[in-house]
Amino acid sequence: MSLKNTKQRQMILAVVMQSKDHLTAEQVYLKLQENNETIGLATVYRNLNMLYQTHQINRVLHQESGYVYDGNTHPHYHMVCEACGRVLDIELPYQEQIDELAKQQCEEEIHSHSIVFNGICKDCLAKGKS
Amino acid sequence: MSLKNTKQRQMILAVVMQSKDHLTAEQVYLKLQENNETIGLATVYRNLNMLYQTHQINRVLHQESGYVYDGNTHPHYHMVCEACGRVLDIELPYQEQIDELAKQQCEEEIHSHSIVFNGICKDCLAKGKS
DNA sequence: CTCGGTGCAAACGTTTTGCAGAGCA
DNA sequence: TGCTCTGCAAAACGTTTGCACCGAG
Repeated sequence: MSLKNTKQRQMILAVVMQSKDHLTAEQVYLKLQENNETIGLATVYRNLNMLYQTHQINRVLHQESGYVYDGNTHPHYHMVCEACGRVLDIELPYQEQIDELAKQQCEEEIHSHSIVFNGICKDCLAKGKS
Repeated sequence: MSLKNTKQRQMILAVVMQSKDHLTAEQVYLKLQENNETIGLATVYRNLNMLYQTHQINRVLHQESGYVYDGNTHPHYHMVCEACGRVLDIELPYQEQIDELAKQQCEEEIHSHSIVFNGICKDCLAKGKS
């Protein structure tokens, strides 16, 4: 089950790593087409799944767009802009005390948490969409 | 645009409010069928959307099942069981200081946040699935 | 040469929509 | 009576899968 280092996989990983935004599978596919790469949409999905499962990229479930992918793999939180729908990274250290609080109040076993902030992003603020 | 108080809407709201679990639209539809109600699946979707938008019910996006609906509308957090996939309520007070932390570190406007915990629920712990 | 990867198209599950008829206000 | 809501079926959407061929190791 040794993984092969195909050109397509390299290109897909490169697109996710280089983008400052969080991209959907479709957006990754379109960026590859812009670069004159002919990669099937199914291949994009298969590789994004694989890269996620091997922890090479990060993934966030987004209310409107389905999954969005993130080249930033170190622990951090996310924010969704209520005006444009964009997903941004929030570079806050992992808040362990939240897991402690949850453990104290429930009978379940808590392993981790994720936080999604809602608000208005810098760009939309500048456009006066608040 | 005044809303009408139909029998179907009452039944759908009642099912969500009475359930201790978080139900998908499909599950709400099936519960209604068990009660010998003949309500179309599209009607269930339309009403769940409407009840959510008017803040009469709560909604969580779930990795495996799509949207799940929650009769508990007061602010609280959720946990997803890594073994059975179930969504549970975590009755922790709203952690305002997390919004403050985020505001200090980014240039965006933060309105609120939601937290999803990952772990193993009581029932699965009892079954030794940890 | 072998076995994983690719591209395409078809299938999938969930959610939305178009439309004619039903029923609340 | 108005206009919203309903039920059905069809469409839409993002994602996955089957299959034959391709190509990296």
